[in-house]
Amino acid sequence: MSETGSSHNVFLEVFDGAPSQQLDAGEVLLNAGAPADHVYNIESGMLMVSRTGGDGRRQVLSFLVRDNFVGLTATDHYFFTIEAVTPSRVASCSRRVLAERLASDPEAERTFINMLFRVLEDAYDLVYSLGQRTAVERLAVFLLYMRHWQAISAGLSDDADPALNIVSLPMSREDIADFLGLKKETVSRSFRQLEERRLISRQERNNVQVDALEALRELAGIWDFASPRRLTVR
Amino acid sequence: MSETGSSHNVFLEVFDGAPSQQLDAGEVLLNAGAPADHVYNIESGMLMVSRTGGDGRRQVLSFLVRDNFVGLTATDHYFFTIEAVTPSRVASCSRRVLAERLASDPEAERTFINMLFRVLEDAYDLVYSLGQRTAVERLAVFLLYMRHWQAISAGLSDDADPALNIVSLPMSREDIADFLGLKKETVSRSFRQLEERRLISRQERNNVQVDALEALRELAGIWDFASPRRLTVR
DNA sequence: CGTAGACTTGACGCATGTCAAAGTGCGTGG
DNA sequence: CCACGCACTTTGACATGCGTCAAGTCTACG
Repeated sequence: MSETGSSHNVFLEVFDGAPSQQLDAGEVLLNAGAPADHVYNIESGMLMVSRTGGDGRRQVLSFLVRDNFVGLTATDHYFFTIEAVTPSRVASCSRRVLAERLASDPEAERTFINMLFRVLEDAYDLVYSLGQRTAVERLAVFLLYMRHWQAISAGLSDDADPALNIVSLPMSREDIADFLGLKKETVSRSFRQLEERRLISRQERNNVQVDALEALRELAGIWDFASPRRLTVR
Repeated sequence: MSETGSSHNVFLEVFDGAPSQQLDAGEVLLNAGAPADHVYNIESGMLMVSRTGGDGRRQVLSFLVRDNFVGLTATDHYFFTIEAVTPSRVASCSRRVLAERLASDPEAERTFINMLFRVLEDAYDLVYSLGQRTAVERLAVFLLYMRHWQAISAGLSDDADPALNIVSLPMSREDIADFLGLKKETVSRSFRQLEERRLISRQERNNVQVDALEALRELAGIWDFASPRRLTVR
């Protein structure tokens, strides 16, 4: 339940030899309301899952990177939209094939259930942020969250490596805002506030350098992300 | 995926003959941080699941009634606290027993996975509310949500029955506030606003009558709750 | 260079939070 | 049975954080 190493993910074998497709930045993988017939595994890039209300308000539910599963639902139709943030590659697998695999392989099923729990814990983290934290705090949590993902992608332990302190943010300010329940202007101002407090410094638009990791964690109220968000087993 | 009738829930059979305990209103069933060794099924009453930050800010994650499962996590320790809102009765089952049951009964496992998906969808509903809706809208959604639960508890179809329009709210204003990401004063004012707009009227402290269901749905942006939150199969 | 889109900054307004006081219901003990 | 006290809720006056709207700046790309 806590390895971040190079172990193989049994249950992802459903994607072995599965067809994969390339997505351009901004390209939509699937739209809310479409029949939910496939699930996907991210091979590279970053995807964004979001939900838009009848009046156009949009809530981003998650940003996902390599080795994450997307398109999961028990409903007949997707209730979210998935689009690529950066150019991405995803492997697809029909729900039927996944269901058969889960039915026939108890270990795969256990891994699947564990993954669902992690997704659920992520959702509750977001609930806590949106319900209880201020704008700057939410941004601090978000930066740590992105940094954490980068660490896992790079196969590095979460801490200490200075290379991890350059956090890349490929999504737009508006995407961040819609994830954090804020407006893009507030996101901008919160970045500046973190900069003025000397917790971060900005280099390019889509890069932030973390200058004071401990202080950032203090502000966010987070010292470690409990579970690896990667789908590994054993 | 949409029956609300009296069908039997296969997977709850793990609780057949399981020991059950009575909880007083306000009594804590389990605390965040304790070893996560049991899961529970609610037989009667209402429980509240919450998460409290190091600085005391509390986010209520859900209110749950009869036939709901609580205490589920993949982590070794609970990361939430569960307490009784009203006097309640819960049946308990060790995680080991549940795991064995799931391992040996594919249908139970499928039902379990479906239930996890519903919990996840609920969490995302809450994310949308907290991130995108105003105070009054959140309260409107909350009232519809409570009404929906009552309907299911009573075995009635969601709509039309006038008895359903008396919505009972056994939790405190502060509990509602912590669920909706607001302060209790704001909850009070939002109730008054709904009353002034003639969408509801208040009788006792813990009861609200819905006078204009359609208008309330319009305000909330919700016309039906997609999935029954009850753990039924078939 | 020049234009377009994304981001930042500033001035201002409003929704929600904060703090304090008054109202309401309820249980306890006289 | 009444009176008191306590906890919860409501209401009011005021503060503030975030949203809105509108300039302004930056960068990429033609």
